[in-house]
Amino acid sequence: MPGSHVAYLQVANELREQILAGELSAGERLPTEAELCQRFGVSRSTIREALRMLSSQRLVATRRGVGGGSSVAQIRHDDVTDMLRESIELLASTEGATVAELIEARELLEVPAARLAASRRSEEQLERLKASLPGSLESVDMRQIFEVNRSFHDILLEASGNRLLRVVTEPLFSVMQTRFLRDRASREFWQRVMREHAKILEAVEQRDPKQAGREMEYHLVHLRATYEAIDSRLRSEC
Amino acid sequence: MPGSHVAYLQVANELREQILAGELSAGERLPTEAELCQRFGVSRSTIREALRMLSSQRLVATRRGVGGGSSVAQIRHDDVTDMLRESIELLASTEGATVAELIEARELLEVPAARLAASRRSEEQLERLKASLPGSLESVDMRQIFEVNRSFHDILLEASGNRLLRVVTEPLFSVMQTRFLRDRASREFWQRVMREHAKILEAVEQRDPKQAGREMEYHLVHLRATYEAIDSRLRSEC
DNA sequence: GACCGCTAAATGTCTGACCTTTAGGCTGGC
DNA sequence: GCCAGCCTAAAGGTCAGACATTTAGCGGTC
Repeated sequence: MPGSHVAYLQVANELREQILAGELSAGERLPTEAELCQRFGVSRSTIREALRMLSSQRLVATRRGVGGGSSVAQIRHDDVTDMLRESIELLASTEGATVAELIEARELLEVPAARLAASRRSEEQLERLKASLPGSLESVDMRQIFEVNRSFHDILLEASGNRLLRVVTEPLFSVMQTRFLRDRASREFWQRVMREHAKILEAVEQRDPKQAGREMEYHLVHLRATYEAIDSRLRSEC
Repeated sequence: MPGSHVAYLQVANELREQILAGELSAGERLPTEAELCQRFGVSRSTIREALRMLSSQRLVATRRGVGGGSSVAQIRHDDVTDMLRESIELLASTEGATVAELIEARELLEVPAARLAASRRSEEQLERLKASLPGSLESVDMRQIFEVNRSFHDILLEASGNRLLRVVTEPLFSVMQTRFLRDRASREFWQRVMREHAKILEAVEQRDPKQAGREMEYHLVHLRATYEAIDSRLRSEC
Protein backbone atom coordinates (compact mmCIF):
# COMPACT_ATOMS: atom_id res chain seq x y z
CA MET A 1 0.00 0.00 0.00
CA PRO A 2 2.36 2.68 -1.21
CA GLY A 3 0.95 5.97 -0.06
CA SER A 4 -2.20 4.47 1.35
CA HIS A 5 -5.19 6.64 0.62
CA VAL A 6 -4.19 9.30 3.04
CA ALA A 7 -3.01 12.55 1.57
CA TYR A 8 -0.35 13.46 4.10
CA LEU A 9 1.30 10.07 3.66
CA GLN A 10 1.33 10.41 -0.09
CA VAL A 11 2.92 13.83 0.13
CA ALA A 12 5.47 12.67 2.70
CA ASN A 13 6.37 9.61 0.66
CA GLU A 14 6.73 11.55 -2.54
CA LEU A 15 8.97 14.15 -0.95
CA ARG A 16 10.98 11.47 0.81
CA GLU A 17 11.61 9.65 -2.41
CA GLN A 18 12.76 12.81 -4.07
CA ILE A 19 15.19 13.40 -1.25
CA LEU A 20 16.49 9.84 -1.12
CA ALA A 21 16.86 9.78 -4.89
CA GLY A 22 19.03 12.85 -4.62
CA GLU A 23 16.72 15.08 -6.67
CA LEU A 24 16.87 17.39 -3.74
CA SER A 25 20.30 17.34 -2.18
CA ALA A 26 21.44 18.19 1.30
CA GLY A 27 21.08 21.82 2.25
CA GLU A 28 18.85 22.61 -0.69
CA ARG A 29 15.66 24.43 0.09
CA LEU A 30 12.20 22.99 -0.41
CA PRO A 31 9.39 25.14 -1.77
CA THR A 32 7.44 27.10 0.81
CA GLU A 33 4.37 25.52 2.34
CA ALA A 34 2.16 27.66 0.15
CA GLU A 35 3.92 26.49 -3.00
CA LEU A 36 3.74 22.87 -1.89
CA CYS A 37 -0.01 23.32 -1.43
CA GLN A 38 -0.34 24.29 -5.05
CA ARG A 39 2.04 21.66 -6.33
CA PHE A 40 0.26 18.80 -4.56
CA GLY A 41 -3.20 20.31 -4.72
CA VAL A 42 -3.84 19.89 -1.00
CA SER A 43 -4.34 22.24 1.90
CA ARG A 44 -1.68 23.67 4.10
CA SER A 45 -2.49 21.45 7.08
CA THR A 46 -1.90 18.37 4.96
CA ILE A 47 1.43 19.72 3.77
CA ARG A 48 2.41 20.56 7.32
CA GLU A 49 1.59 17.09 8.62
CA ALA A 50 3.77 15.63 5.88
CA LEU A 51 6.61 17.98 6.74
CA ARG A 52 6.35 17.07 10.42
CA MET A 53 6.80 13.42 9.51
CA LEU A 54 9.86 14.17 7.42
CA SER A 55 11.37 16.42 10.04
CA SER A 56 10.94 13.82 12.76
CA GLN A 57 12.80 11.42 10.48
CA ARG A 58 15.56 14.01 10.26
CA LEU A 59 15.08 14.34 6.53
CA VAL A 60 14.20 18.01 6.54
CA ALA A 61 14.73 20.91 8.89
CA THR A 62 12.43 23.87 9.22
CA ARG A 63 13.24 27.42 10.19
CA ARG A 64 10.86 30.27 10.87
CA GLY A 65 11.03 33.84 9.77
CA VAL A 66 11.80 35.50 6.47
CA GLY A 67 14.14 33.44 4.37
CA GLY A 68 13.12 30.48 6.51
CA GLY A 69 11.33 27.43 5.22
CA SER A 70 12.20 23.80 4.97
CA SER A 71 15.46 22.48 3.65
CA VAL A 72 16.89 19.04 3.18
CA ALA A 73 18.72 18.20 6.36
CA GLN A 74 22.24 16.89 6.47
CA ILE A 75 21.82 13.82 8.60
CA ARG A 76 24.40 13.49 11.35
CA HIS A 77 25.80 10.38 12.97
CA ASP A 78 24.45 11.44 16.33
CA ASP A 79 20.95 11.59 14.93
CA VAL A 80 21.19 8.00 13.80
CA THR A 81 22.66 6.96 17.12
CA ASP A 82 19.81 8.63 18.98
CA MET A 83 17.11 7.07 16.86
CA LEU A 84 18.66 3.65 17.14
CA ARG A 85 19.05 3.96 20.88
CA GLU A 86 15.41 4.84 21.30
CA SER A 87 14.31 1.95 19.11
CA ILE A 88 16.45 -0.56 20.93
CA GLU A 89 15.23 0.76 24.26
CA LEU A 90 11.72 0.10 23.09
CA LEU A 91 12.58 -3.36 21.82
CA ALA A 92 14.28 -4.21 25.09
CA SER A 93 11.27 -3.09 27.09
CA THR A 94 8.93 -5.42 25.24
CA GLU A 95 10.94 -8.62 24.99
CA GLY A 96 11.85 -7.67 21.45
CA ALA A 97 15.40 -8.01 22.68
CA THR A 98 16.59 -10.12 25.58
CA VAL A 99 19.44 -9.26 27.88
CA ALA A 100 21.40 -12.14 26.42
CA GLU A 101 21.01 -10.68 22.94
CA LEU A 102 22.08 -7.24 24.07
CA ILE A 103 25.19 -8.56 25.78
CA GLU A 104 26.09 -10.82 22.91
CA ALA A 105 25.69 -8.12 20.30
CA ARG A 106 27.73 -5.76 22.37
CA GLU A 107 30.55 -8.27 22.76
CA LEU A 108 30.50 -8.95 19.05
CA LEU A 109 31.00 -5.26 18.36
CA GLU A 110 33.07 -3.83 21.16
CA VAL A 111 35.81 -6.43 21.04
CA PRO A 112 36.70 -5.75 17.41
CA ALA A 113 36.23 -2.05 18.10
CA ALA A 114 38.88 -2.22 20.80
CA ARG A 115 41.21 -3.99 18.40
CA LEU A 116 40.70 -1.36 15.74
CA ALA A 117 41.13 1.43 18.25
CA ALA A 118 44.47 -0.01 19.33
CA SER A 119 45.78 0.03 15.80
CA ARG A 120 44.27 3.32 14.66
CA ARG A 121 44.00 5.67 17.62
CA SER A 122 45.55 9.08 17.19
CA GLU A 123 47.68 10.69 19.87
CA GLU A 124 44.88 13.12 20.53
CA GLN A 125 42.37 10.33 21.03
CA LEU A 126 44.78 8.57 23.36
CA GLU A 127 45.02 11.70 25.45
CA ARG A 128 41.27 12.05 25.69
CA LEU A 129 40.99 8.41 26.62
CA LYS A 130 43.48 8.93 29.41
CA ALA A 131 41.72 12.06 30.56
CA SER A 132 38.44 10.19 30.72
CA LEU A 133 39.80 7.84 33.37
CA PRO A 134 39.65 9.44 36.82
CA GLY A 135 42.75 9.03 38.97
CA SER A 136 40.85 7.39 41.75
CA LEU A 137 37.27 6.48 42.31
CA GLU A 138 37.07 8.59 45.44
CA SER A 139 37.60 11.73 43.46
CA VAL A 140 34.46 11.26 41.40
CA ASP A 141 30.87 11.65 42.38
CA MET A 142 28.84 8.49 42.04
CA ARG A 143 26.43 10.41 39.87
CA GLN A 144 29.23 11.19 37.47
CA ILE A 145 30.67 7.71 37.29
CA PHE A 146 27.98 6.87 34.88
CA GLU A 147 29.07 9.55 32.45
CA VAL A 148 32.75 8.76 32.95
CA ASN A 149 32.15 5.16 32.01
CA ARG A 150 30.15 6.09 28.96
CA SER A 151 32.75 8.56 27.86
CA PHE A 152 35.51 5.95 27.90
CA HIS A 153 33.59 3.55 25.74
CA ASP A 154 32.53 6.28 23.36
CA ILE A 155 36.02 7.66 22.78
CA LEU A 156 37.20 4.12 22.20
CA LEU A 157 34.51 3.68 19.56
CA GLU A 158 35.51 6.93 17.94
CA ALA A 159 39.12 5.78 17.92
CA SER A 160 38.09 2.62 16.09
CA GLY A 161 37.90 4.88 13.07
CA ASN A 162 34.69 3.36 11.77
CA ARG A 163 31.76 5.71 12.18
CA LEU A 164 29.20 3.07 11.32
CA LEU A 165 30.58 0.78 13.95
CA ARG A 166 30.20 3.55 16.46
CA VAL A 167 26.68 4.37 15.33
CA VAL A 168 25.41 0.85 15.91
CA THR A 169 27.44 0.06 19.00
CA GLU A 170 26.83 3.15 21.10
CA PRO A 171 23.10 2.48 21.42
CA LEU A 172 23.73 -1.06 22.61
CA PHE A 173 26.11 0.16 25.24
CA SER A 174 23.86 2.99 26.21
CA VAL A 175 20.71 0.95 26.58
CA MET A 176 22.39 -1.61 28.77
CA GLN A 177 23.92 1.01 30.96
CA THR A 178 20.74 2.95 31.62
CA ARG A 179 18.72 -0.19 31.98
CA PHE A 180 20.91 -2.00 34.42
CA LEU A 181 23.44 0.11 36.12
CA ARG A 182 21.97 3.39 37.20
CA ASP A 183 21.89 3.25 40.98
CA ARG A 184 22.05 -0.48 40.98
CA ALA A 185 25.74 -1.21 41.02
CA SER A 186 28.07 -1.15 44.00
CA ARG A 187 31.20 0.90 44.51
CA GLU A 188 33.27 -2.26 44.26
CA PHE A 189 31.77 -2.95 40.89
CA TRP A 190 32.86 0.42 39.58
CA GLN A 191 36.33 0.04 41.00
CA ARG A 192 36.74 -3.14 39.07
CA VAL A 193 35.37 -1.53 35.92
CA MET A 194 37.93 1.25 36.23
CA ARG A 195 40.76 -1.23 36.66
CA GLU A 196 39.68 -3.06 33.55
CA HIS A 197 39.37 0.15 31.59
CA ALA A 198 42.93 0.97 32.60
CA LYS A 199 44.07 -2.37 31.22
CA ILE A 200 42.34 -1.71 27.93
CA LEU A 201 43.81 1.75 27.77
CA GLU A 202 47.28 0.32 28.28
CA ALA A 203 46.91 -2.03 25.34
CA VAL A 204 45.55 0.80 23.20
CA GLU A 205 48.49 2.98 24.16
CA GLN A 206 50.91 0.21 23.15
CA ARG A 207 49.07 -0.20 19.89
CA ASP A 208 48.53 -3.85 20.71
CA PRO A 209 45.25 -4.88 19.02
CA LYS A 210 45.21 -8.46 20.20
CA GLN A 211 45.78 -7.50 23.79
CA ALA A 212 43.17 -4.73 23.60
CA GLY A 213 40.67 -7.23 22.26
CA ARG A 214 41.45 -9.71 25.01
CA GLU A 215 41.11 -7.11 27.73
CA MET A 216 37.84 -5.86 26.34
CA GLU A 217 36.56 -9.40 26.12
CA TYR A 218 37.53 -10.06 29.70
CA HIS A 219 35.85 -6.83 30.73
CA LEU A 220 32.60 -7.71 29.01
CA VAL A 221 32.53 -11.24 30.35
CA HIS A 222 32.77 -9.76 33.80
CA LEU A 223 29.96 -7.34 33.04
CA ARG A 224 27.85 -10.14 31.66
CA ALA A 225 27.70 -11.77 35.06
CA THR A 226 26.63 -8.55 36.74
CA TYR A 227 24.02 -7.77 34.13
CA GLU A 228 22.51 -11.21 34.29
CA ALA A 229 22.32 -11.04 38.07
CA ILE A 230 20.59 -7.66 37.98
CA ASP A 231 18.29 -8.87 35.24
CA SER A 232 17.06 -11.86 37.20
CA ARG A 233 16.60 -9.64 40.24
CA LEU A 234 14.55 -7.21 38.20
CA ARG A 235 12.44 -10.01 36.81
CA SER A 236 11.68 -11.53 40.17
CA GLU A 237 10.56 -8.14 41.42
CA CYS A 238 7.86 -7.90 38.82
CA MET B 1 16.32 23.26 24.44
CA PRO B 2 13.85 20.67 25.60
CA GLY B 3 10.59 21.36 23.83
CA SER B 4 11.82 24.49 22.18
CA HIS B 5 9.14 27.14 22.08
CA VAL B 6 7.07 25.36 19.55
CA ALA B 7 3.85 23.81 20.73
CA TYR B 8 3.77 20.71 18.56
CA LEU B 9 7.26 19.76 19.71
CA GLN B 10 6.34 20.16 23.34
CA VAL B 11 3.29 17.97 22.91
CA ALA B 12 5.23 15.35 20.96
CA ASN B 13 8.03 15.28 23.50
CA GLU B 14 5.68 15.01 26.43
CA LEU B 15 3.76 12.15 24.88
CA ARG B 16 6.98 10.45 23.82
CA GLU B 17 8.34 10.58 27.33
CA GLN B 18 5.18 9.09 28.71
CA ILE B 19 5.43 6.25 26.24
CA LEU B 20 9.12 5.61 26.80
CA ALA B 21 8.65 5.75 30.56
CA GLY B 22 6.05 3.05 30.22
CA GLU B 23 3.18 5.17 31.57
CA LEU B 24 1.42 4.22 28.41
CA SER B 25 2.26 0.69 27.44
CA ALA B 26 2.14 -1.03 24.08
CA GLY B 27 -1.31 -1.44 22.60
CA GLU B 28 -2.89 0.97 25.03
CA ARG B 29 -5.06 3.66 23.53
CA LEU B 30 -4.29 7.34 23.68
CA PRO B 31 -7.03 9.89 24.27
CA THR B 32 -8.82 11.13 21.19
CA GLU B 33 -7.51 14.20 19.42
CA ALA B 34 -10.29 16.28 20.93
CA GLU B 35 -9.38 15.18 24.45
CA LEU B 36 -5.70 15.85 23.82
CA CYS B 37 -6.64 19.37 22.71
CA GLN B 38 -8.23 20.02 26.08
CA ARG B 39 -5.49 18.32 28.05
CA PHE B 40 -2.72 20.31 26.41
CA GLY B 41 -4.74 23.45 25.80
CA VAL B 42 -3.83 23.64 22.13
CA SER B 43 -5.72 23.36 18.88
CA ARG B 44 -6.36 20.22 16.98
CA SER B 45 -3.86 20.98 14.23
CA THR B 46 -1.10 21.22 16.81
CA ILE B 47 -2.09 17.89 18.33
CA ARG B 48 -2.20 16.32 14.90
CA GLU B 49 1.26 17.56 13.96
CA ALA B 50 2.60 16.06 17.17
CA LEU B 51 0.87 12.75 16.47
CA ARG B 52 2.30 12.67 12.96
CA MET B 53 5.80 13.00 14.41
CA LEU B 54 5.22 10.16 16.84
CA SER B 55 3.68 7.96 14.20
CA SER B 56 6.57 8.48 11.83
CA GLN B 57 8.85 7.39 14.66
CA ARG B 58 6.71 4.26 14.95
CA LEU B 59 5.72 5.16 18.50
CA VAL B 60 2.01 5.38 17.86
CA ALA B 61 -0.37 4.05 15.25
CA THR B 62 -3.56 5.73 14.19
CA ARG B 63 -6.76 4.18 12.88
CA ARG B 64 -9.77 5.92 11.45
CA GLY B 65 -13.42 5.30 12.04
CA VAL B 66 -15.46 4.67 15.15
CA GLY B 67 -13.42 2.98 17.85
CA GLY B 68 -10.35 4.24 16.02
CA GLY B 69 -7.86 6.69 17.42
CA SER B 70 -4.20 6.50 18.31
CA SER B 71 -2.61 3.72 20.29
CA VAL B 72 0.90 3.00 21.44
CA ALA B 73 2.51 0.95 18.72
CA GLN B 74 4.36 -2.26 19.33
CA ILE B 75 7.64 -1.58 17.57
CA ARG B 76 8.79 -4.41 15.34
CA HIS B 77 12.28 -5.43 14.35
CA ASP B 78 11.54 -4.73 10.74
CA ASP B 79 10.63 -1.15 11.57
CA VAL B 80 14.01 -0.60 13.17
CA THR B 81 15.76 -2.27 10.26
CA ASP B 82 13.96 -0.03 7.81
CA MET B 83 14.73 3.16 9.67
CA LEU B 84 18.36 2.21 10.06
CA ARG B 85 18.69 1.29 6.42
CA GLU B 86 17.33 4.64 5.36
CA SER B 87 19.66 6.49 7.69
CA ILE B 88 22.71 4.60 6.55
CA GLU B 89 21.72 5.14 2.93
CA LEU B 90 21.65 8.83 3.63
CA LEU B 91 24.97 8.78 5.45
CA ALA B 92 26.54 6.84 2.62
CA SER B 93 25.29 9.33 0.06
CA THR B 94 26.94 12.26 1.82
CA GLU B 95 30.33 10.91 2.77
CA GLY B 96 29.00 10.29 6.27
CA ALA B 97 30.10 6.74 5.63
CA THR B 98 32.75 5.60 3.23
CA VAL B 99 32.70 2.38 1.29
CA ALA B 100 35.59 1.14 3.38
CA GLU B 101 33.60 1.70 6.55
CA LEU B 102 30.57 -0.09 5.17
CA ILE B 103 32.59 -3.11 4.12
CA GLU B 104 34.51 -3.23 7.34
CA ALA B 105 31.41 -2.98 9.51
CA ARG B 106 29.74 -5.64 7.50
CA GLU B 107 32.69 -8.01 7.85
CA LEU B 108 32.79 -7.37 11.56
CA LEU B 109 29.16 -8.41 11.85
CA GLU B 110 28.50 -11.03 9.24
CA VAL B 111 31.46 -13.24 10.07
CA PRO B 112 30.39 -13.77 13.70
CA ALA B 113 26.80 -14.04 12.48
CA ALA B 114 27.78 -16.93 10.24
CA ARG B 115 29.51 -18.61 13.17
CA LEU B 116 26.47 -18.26 15.36
CA ALA B 117 24.19 -19.47 12.61
CA ALA B 118 26.29 -22.59 12.23
CA SER B 119 25.90 -23.47 15.87
CA ARG B 120 22.30 -22.42 16.34
CA ARG B 121 20.40 -22.91 13.11
CA SER B 122 17.26 -25.00 13.32
CA GLU B 123 16.43 -27.69 10.80
CA GLU B 124 13.71 -25.47 9.44
CA GLN B 125 16.13 -22.59 8.93
CA LEU B 126 18.58 -24.90 7.23
CA GLU B 127 15.85 -25.97 4.81
CA ARG B 128 14.97 -22.40 3.98
CA LEU B 129 18.62 -21.60 3.49
CA LYS B 130 18.93 -24.48 1.03
CA ALA B 131 15.75 -23.46 -0.73
CA SER B 132 17.11 -19.94 -1.15
CA LEU B 133 20.00 -21.19 -3.26
CA PRO B 134 18.93 -21.75 -6.84
CA GLY B 135 20.15 -24.97 -8.44
CA SER B 136 21.87 -23.17 -11.26
CA LEU B 137 22.27 -19.58 -12.22
CA GLU B 138 20.67 -20.16 -15.60
CA SER B 139 17.38 -20.99 -13.96
CA VAL B 140 17.04 -17.59 -12.37
CA ASP B 141 16.23 -14.27 -13.89
CA MET B 142 18.94 -11.67 -13.47
CA ARG B 143 16.37 -9.38 -11.96
CA GLN B 144 15.69 -11.94 -9.27
CA ILE B 145 19.28 -12.72 -8.44
CA PHE B 146 19.32 -9.65 -6.35
CA GLU B 147 16.51 -10.88 -4.14
CA VAL B 148 17.95 -14.40 -3.99
CA ASN B 149 21.21 -13.07 -2.70
CA ARG B 150 19.53 -10.88 -0.11
CA SER B 151 17.37 -13.73 1.04
CA PHE B 152 20.34 -15.97 1.74
CA HIS B 153 22.08 -13.40 3.90
CA ASP B 154 18.89 -12.56 5.70
CA ILE B 155 17.99 -16.12 6.62
CA LEU B 156 21.53 -16.58 7.81
CA LEU B 157 21.16 -13.56 10.06
CA GLU B 158 17.91 -14.91 11.39
CA ALA B 159 19.59 -18.22 12.10
CA SER B 160 22.23 -16.42 14.14
CA GLY B 161 19.55 -16.27 16.79
CA ASN B 162 20.33 -12.71 17.77
CA ARG B 163 17.64 -10.32 16.64
CA LEU B 164 19.70 -7.23 17.43
CA LEU B 165 22.55 -8.51 15.35
CA ARG B 166 20.16 -8.96 12.47
CA VAL B 167 18.65 -5.52 12.96
CA VAL B 168 21.98 -3.74 12.64
CA THR B 169 23.51 -5.96 10.01
CA GLU B 170 20.73 -6.20 7.49
CA PRO B 171 20.85 -2.47 6.69
CA LEU B 172 24.58 -2.61 6.07
CA PHE B 173 24.15 -5.49 3.68
CA SER B 174 21.17 -3.90 2.04
CA VAL B 175 22.74 -0.51 1.46
CA MET B 176 25.82 -1.98 -0.12
CA GLN B 177 23.83 -4.21 -2.36
CA THR B 178 21.54 -1.53 -3.74
CA ARG B 179 24.34 0.97 -3.98
CA PHE B 180 26.81 -1.16 -5.82
CA LEU B 181 25.38 -4.19 -7.39
CA ARG B 182 22.13 -3.46 -9.08
CA ASP B 183 22.82 -3.85 -12.78
CA ARG B 184 26.49 -3.36 -12.29
CA ALA B 185 27.78 -6.83 -11.68
CA SER B 186 28.52 -9.47 -14.27
CA ARG B 187 27.11 -12.96 -14.54
CA GLU B 188 30.49 -14.37 -13.59
CA PHE B 189 30.39 -12.37 -10.41
CA TRP B 190 27.08 -13.87 -9.41
CA GLN B 191 28.23 -17.36 -10.24
CA ARG B 192 31.11 -16.97 -7.88
CA VAL B 193 28.83 -15.53 -5.20
CA MET B 194 26.57 -18.54 -5.49
CA ARG B 195 29.49 -20.93 -5.17
CA GLU B 196 30.65 -19.17 -2.03
CA HIS B 197 27.17 -19.18 -0.58
CA ALA B 198 27.07 -22.91 -1.14
CA LYS B 199 30.31 -23.28 0.80
CA ILE B 200 28.90 -21.29 3.69
CA LEU B 201 25.74 -23.32 3.62
CA GLU B 202 27.76 -26.51 3.82
CA ALA B 203 29.54 -25.37 6.96
CA VAL B 204 26.25 -24.28 8.49
CA GLU B 205 24.73 -27.64 7.71
CA GLN B 206 27.65 -29.42 9.40
CA ARG B 207 27.27 -27.14 12.40
CA ASP B 208 30.88 -26.08 11.98
CA PRO B 209 31.12 -22.48 13.27
CA LYS B 210 34.79 -21.94 12.56
CA GLN B 211 34.46 -23.11 9.00
CA ALA B 212 31.33 -21.03 8.46
CA GLY B 213 33.20 -17.98 9.73
CA ARG B 214 36.14 -18.67 7.45
CA GLU B 215 33.95 -19.14 4.39
CA MET B 216 32.03 -15.98 5.12
CA GLU B 217 35.23 -14.08 5.59
CA TYR B 218 36.56 -15.36 2.30
CA HIS B 219 33.30 -14.43 0.64
CA LEU B 220 33.39 -10.88 1.96
CA VAL B 221 37.03 -10.37 1.06
CA HIS B 222 36.14 -11.30 -2.47
CA LEU B 223 33.22 -8.88 -2.44
CA ARG B 224 35.42 -6.17 -1.06
CA ALA B 225 37.50 -6.13 -4.22
CA THR B 226 34.43 -5.86 -6.41
CA TYR B 227 32.88 -3.13 -4.34
CA GLU B 228 36.02 -1.08 -4.30
CA ALA B 229 36.37 -1.39 -8.05
CA ILE B 230 32.81 -0.28 -8.65
CA ASP B 231 33.21 2.52 -6.16
CA SER B 232 36.23 3.98 -7.89
CA ARG B 233 34.45 3.67 -11.23
CA LEU B 234 31.44 5.51 -9.84
CA ARG B 235 33.63 8.22 -8.45
CA SER B 236 35.50 8.82 -11.67
CA GLU B 237 32.19 9.15 -13.51
CA CYS B 238 31.11 12.09 -11.42
C1' DG C 1 -30.40 -16.16 9.95
C1' DA C 2 -28.17 -13.44 6.44
C1' DC C 3 -27.90 -9.16 4.37
C1' DC C 4 -28.22 -4.21 4.03
C1' DG C 5 -28.04 0.29 5.33
C1' DC C 6 -28.16 3.70 9.08
C1' DT C 7 -25.75 6.07 12.61
C1' DA C 8 -22.35 7.88 15.37
C1' DA C 9 -17.52 8.25 16.67
C1' DA C 10 -13.35 9.12 15.31
C1' DT C 11 -9.74 10.68 12.10
C1' DG C 12 -8.82 13.25 7.55
C1' DT C 13 -9.16 17.56 4.98
C1' DC C 14 -10.13 22.29 3.88
C1' DT C 15 -10.52 27.36 4.63
C1' DG C 16 -9.13 31.58 6.17
C1' DA C 17 -7.78 34.25 9.73
C1' DC C 18 -4.29 35.85 12.93
C1' DC C 19 0.25 35.36 15.75
C1' DT C 20 5.34 34.99 16.02
C1' DT C 21 9.85 34.95 14.41
C1' DT C 22 13.45 36.73 11.78
C1' DA C 23 16.55 38.77 7.96
C1' DG C 24 17.32 42.72 5.81
C1' DG C 25 16.52 47.33 4.70
C1' DC C 26 15.62 52.03 6.06
C1' DT C 27 16.29 55.98 8.89
C1' DG C 28 18.18 59.01 11.97
C1' DG C 29 21.60 60.44 15.10
C1' DC C 30 26.53 60.58 16.39
C1' DG D 1 30.86 57.24 7.42
C1' DC D 2 28.96 54.28 10.57
C1' DC D 3 26.23 52.35 14.00
C1' DA D 4 21.72 51.67 16.52
C1' DG D 5 17.36 50.76 16.36
C1' DC D 6 12.97 50.59 14.30
C1' DC D 7 10.10 48.72 10.44
C1' DT D 8 8.48 45.63 7.27
C1' DA D 9 7.49 41.66 4.81
C1' DA D 10 8.11 36.69 4.24
C1' DA D 11 7.68 32.54 6.11
C1' DG D 12 6.34 29.20 9.45
C1' DG D 13 3.13 28.49 13.87
C1' DT D 14 -1.49 28.46 15.83
C1' DC D 15 -6.27 28.76 16.07
C1' DA D 16 -11.36 27.94 15.18
C1' DG D 17 -14.83 25.78 12.82
C1' DA D 18 -16.83 23.34 9.14
C1' DC D 19 -17.26 19.40 6.28
C1' DA D 20 -15.63 14.69 4.30
C1' DT D 21 -14.45 9.97 4.99
C1' DT D 22 -13.94 5.71 7.23
C1' DT D 23 -15.50 2.17 10.12
C1' DA D 24 -17.71 -0.72 13.93
C1' DG D 25 -21.90 -1.84 15.63
C1' DC D 26 -26.79 -1.74 15.73
C1' DG D 27 -31.19 -2.71 13.97
C1' DG D 28 -34.55 -3.75 10.71
C1' DT D 29 -36.15 -6.28 6.57
C1' DC D 30 -36.64 -10.25 3.86
